[in-house]
Amino acid sequence: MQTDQQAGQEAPGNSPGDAHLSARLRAAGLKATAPRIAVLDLLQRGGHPDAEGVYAAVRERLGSSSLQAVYGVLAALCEAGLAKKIEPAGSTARFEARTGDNHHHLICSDCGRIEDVDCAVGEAPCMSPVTDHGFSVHTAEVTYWGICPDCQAARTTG
Amino acid sequence: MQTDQQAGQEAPGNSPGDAHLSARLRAAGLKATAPRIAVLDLLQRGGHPDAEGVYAAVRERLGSSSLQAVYGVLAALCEAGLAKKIEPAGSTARFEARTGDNHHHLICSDCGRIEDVDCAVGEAPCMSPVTDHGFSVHTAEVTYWGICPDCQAARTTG
DNA sequence: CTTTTTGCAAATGATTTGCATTAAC
DNA sequence: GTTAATGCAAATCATTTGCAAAAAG
Repeated sequence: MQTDQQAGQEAPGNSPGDAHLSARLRAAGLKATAPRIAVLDLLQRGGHPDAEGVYAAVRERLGSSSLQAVYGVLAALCEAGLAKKIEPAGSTARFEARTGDNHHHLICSDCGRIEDVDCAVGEAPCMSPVTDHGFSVHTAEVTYWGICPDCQAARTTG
Repeated sequence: MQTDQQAGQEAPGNSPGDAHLSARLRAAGLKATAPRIAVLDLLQRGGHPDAEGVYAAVRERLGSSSLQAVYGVLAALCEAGLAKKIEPAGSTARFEARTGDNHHHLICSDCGRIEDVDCAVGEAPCMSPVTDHGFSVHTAEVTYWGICPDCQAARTTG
């Protein structure tokens, strides 16, 4: 049997810096698998990729995977609270790693680009609706729609 | 040729009070057809039905129709500014007739029930994001998620 | 009479599900 | 060794598209 490198061994395709990610996964009650580490690492870098985009990145990093597996990984991460699903009207679901803080999104109506935006007011801004209709409100989600700089330029130019 | 009732004749299944709706449709540049009148009338009554719900109502009123036609009617009404499409995360698209006023929505996480909510602050509340990332923002959409009274009761009881 | 709409069938595309194989613990 | 996760194929579901027949203006 091979005894070298038995401690802290990482799944193939992943780097030693991923030990931290493995720990986070285990802490969340999830097994630290290569696809999960790859997805979590990608999301940690910021951005708001969709399943297809995550799949592309995972595939590039690990060599192989499947889109369905990526959906599974994303669902697991979301359920564990390590990722959050964003579902902008009229486009595919996007995913992000920033959870816990109640931040909002600025989305380009043209290209779908998403940027994070902190709450306008210090604390949750529109957190309490004028009328609550008897609902017990647990979340307030603000989505700003606009045209990103690139698309503005494209409009002027084109 | 039949000369009786030539003026203001309504499509079958619709009532005389629909003259107003026909006028609104024509004013918006749309032909006043029975399915459109039925859909517009339903939406005018308030509520936030999905395509399936609209289809059921149209079918009950006109006797026949098709779900695809309803999708077409809804698309036409939205494009003409007579209706608005709401796409809550994790559920099918809903439609409403209240357009123009920048109101928001309160959605039940359990049953999907939707209530209208006016802007928290007088004018558009969270209209200007803290950081606009160079975007030209044209819309701010606020969605409050909560549990409606009925579902709260169901939770306590169940 | 000309153009738009309807109604139907078939297509699309994102996401989910079922199951045997494989990897984590 | 057990249990959970992956990878693949097939299924699902809301929504869109293409086209001939029907209705509106």
